[in-house]
Amino acid sequence: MKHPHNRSKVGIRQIADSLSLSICTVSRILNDRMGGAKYRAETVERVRRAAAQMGYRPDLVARSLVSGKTHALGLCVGDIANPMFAEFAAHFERTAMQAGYATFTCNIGEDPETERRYVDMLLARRVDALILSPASPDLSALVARAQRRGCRLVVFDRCPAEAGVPRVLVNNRDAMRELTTRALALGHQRVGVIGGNPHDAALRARLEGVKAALRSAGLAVRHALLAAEGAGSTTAESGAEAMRRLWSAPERPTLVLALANVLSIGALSSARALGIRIGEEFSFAGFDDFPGAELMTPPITVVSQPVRRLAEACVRLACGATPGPPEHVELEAALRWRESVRRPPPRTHAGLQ
Amino acid sequence: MKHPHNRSKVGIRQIADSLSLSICTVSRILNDRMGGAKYRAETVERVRRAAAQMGYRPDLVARSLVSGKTHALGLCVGDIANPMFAEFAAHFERTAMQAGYATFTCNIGEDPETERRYVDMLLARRVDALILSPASPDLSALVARAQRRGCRLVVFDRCPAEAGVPRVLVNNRDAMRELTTRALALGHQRVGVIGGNPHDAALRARLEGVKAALRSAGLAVRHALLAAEGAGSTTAESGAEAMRRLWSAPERPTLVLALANVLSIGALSSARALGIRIGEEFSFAGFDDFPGAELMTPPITVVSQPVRRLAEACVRLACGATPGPPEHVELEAALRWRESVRRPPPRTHAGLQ
DNA sequence: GTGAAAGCGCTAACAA
DNA sequence: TTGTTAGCGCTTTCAC
Repeated sequence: MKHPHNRSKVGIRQIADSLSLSICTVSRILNDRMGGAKYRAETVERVRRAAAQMGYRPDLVARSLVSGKTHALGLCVGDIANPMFAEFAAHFERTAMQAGYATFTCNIGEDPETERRYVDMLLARRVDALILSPASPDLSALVARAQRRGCRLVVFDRCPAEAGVPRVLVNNRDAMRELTTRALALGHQRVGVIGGNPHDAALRARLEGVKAALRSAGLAVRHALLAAEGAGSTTAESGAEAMRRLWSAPERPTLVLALANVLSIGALSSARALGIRIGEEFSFAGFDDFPGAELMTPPITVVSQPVRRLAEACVRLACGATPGPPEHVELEAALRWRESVRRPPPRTHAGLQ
Repeated sequence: MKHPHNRSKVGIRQIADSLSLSICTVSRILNDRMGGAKYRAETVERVRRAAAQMGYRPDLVARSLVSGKTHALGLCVGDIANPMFAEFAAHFERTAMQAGYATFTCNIGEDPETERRYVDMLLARRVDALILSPASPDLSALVARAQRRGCRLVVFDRCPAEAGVPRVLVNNRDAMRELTTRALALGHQRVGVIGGNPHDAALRARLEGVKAALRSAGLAVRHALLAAEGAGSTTAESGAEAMRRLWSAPERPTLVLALANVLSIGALSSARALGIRIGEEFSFAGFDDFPGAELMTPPITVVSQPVRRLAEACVRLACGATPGPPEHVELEAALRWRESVRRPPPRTHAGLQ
């Protein structure tokens, strides 16, 4: 009598009606989770068949309303167009999907106000967890709001240490220190650092690593370290500008370190524009790999984060069981030594300026 | 047993209670859309103040259930780790957010079955629209399902022409033809093409462009065109492999064209591994720009898509008003002529093999 | 001007 | 074994 391809939607109700059963029976059977009830195999079969035939799909919105869980995650990254974040997001999304979660991917930029708006939106949508690389240095307000809505929180990449919030990151300081130490061993005395947003905890840790290496090498930080502060924002333009400044300074660096990949890209494009030969006139290395780094002439030395494992850790902390206190994950970044760091050039044009 | 006052959640109900008003009054006032009702300015004020003070945020899940609209979009791209898609996704998400929509970003890969699962999930979540660069060559099943759920559909990038579905893409064929023509004018006679997934309509159109250019230049396609078919998938590995094959063939190409950026990256890394000098031993150009293309030695010539405008068009078609028949958008890709395409080398080692 | 009440599609506690 | 019923938090007729 009833035909499935009516224009009316097929819900649990339609199935129940067409079978003269109650919606509750249908719900329990289709969810395989009958609350202490055994249905006749025949009934089960009838329901299953009808559902399949009518092309029934549960309405996740309705389900969320009652269950209180959306099985959705809010991922907030600085900028998805950054290759590092893009790769992270890709792994994150796939892992989340495998665990049965959908992902809202959001681009925060570096503006705390934008971040606030996104977080509000995601909270209003009742995501089960919020995973973000925070733009604002102070998490407390964020934490409070998430907590109040019963939403889990995980921070990654740049993580102001905040009690109670699981962190996922790499050993920024140590990795950068290792890179610098190894470069310094080649004989560099003046190193230019290209930093970005000075409020970024990750960038700060990396800078600390550089300083530590300088000290270990017996160099005075205030003499050996040039232009530690960048133009203030972590963008390619800022990196380009910093590189230009470094090169027009009275004392040029023989080693330039960029603290993030977008800064590297900007710096390298400046270098090209200025006609400076990398590896010969100055050595260069950066934090975070990027596509094509290996294809440059010479290939660029970088510190590379285990992006995939970071992403997986985030998903796990966001969706997995939470036994004890908040768990922190710190993974090791790997040094990818390529050819852009060499001995400093002889100081033939020392007084050249 | 559910306790009504279980959680100290602030909902429309709590506000109403605390003010001894009805939830309906509160709802109407907070939504600024009172169905033909004028409330006392004082009441309005009281409600607004209470809402603000109690930190009320509407529950979007509940609202969606009744309104039937989620104000969420499902964006399915091949792979967000591809710089082109990453940039697209970034613009898309931002534009959507400005229009009041949240975005589920999904990585389909090139597997139709994965695509089906994602689409199902998004449909079950009742996204208002689905925007995808389809992996499956046949859209009809997809269209049918989306339609049945009252979900809008927009396809982009690789678009099998399907009646009734708005498309957003670039003039792949013409752009590739222009690039090839210009390169051919330099004197190339043997061009190697690195293709990817042969079912990808965009890649096919690009290949058509190459062929058209060859014909226009008076070259016989079957002699001048080498290895038109790639390894079958649009990946860097596949591009690398294709480059190796091209170079080990008896007749080497003097011009190599990659039909997608990941293929370019693969090809270039092969070239480097083989020690082939780009621009000197052979000319190279690719479709889709990528970060660092400009920084290579020499900088790589590419066809670049107006990614931002493509993304904006997708959002508009997905969320905007739909007056007449499905609208198609075709934008112009730009040729970024850099230095990797030059005159072919003199055939000194013509018989060298 | 304001409120009561009927759902949106689904789950689950409580009968029968 | 199966059904009844009460919500989830919000919007929206229609009545007062």
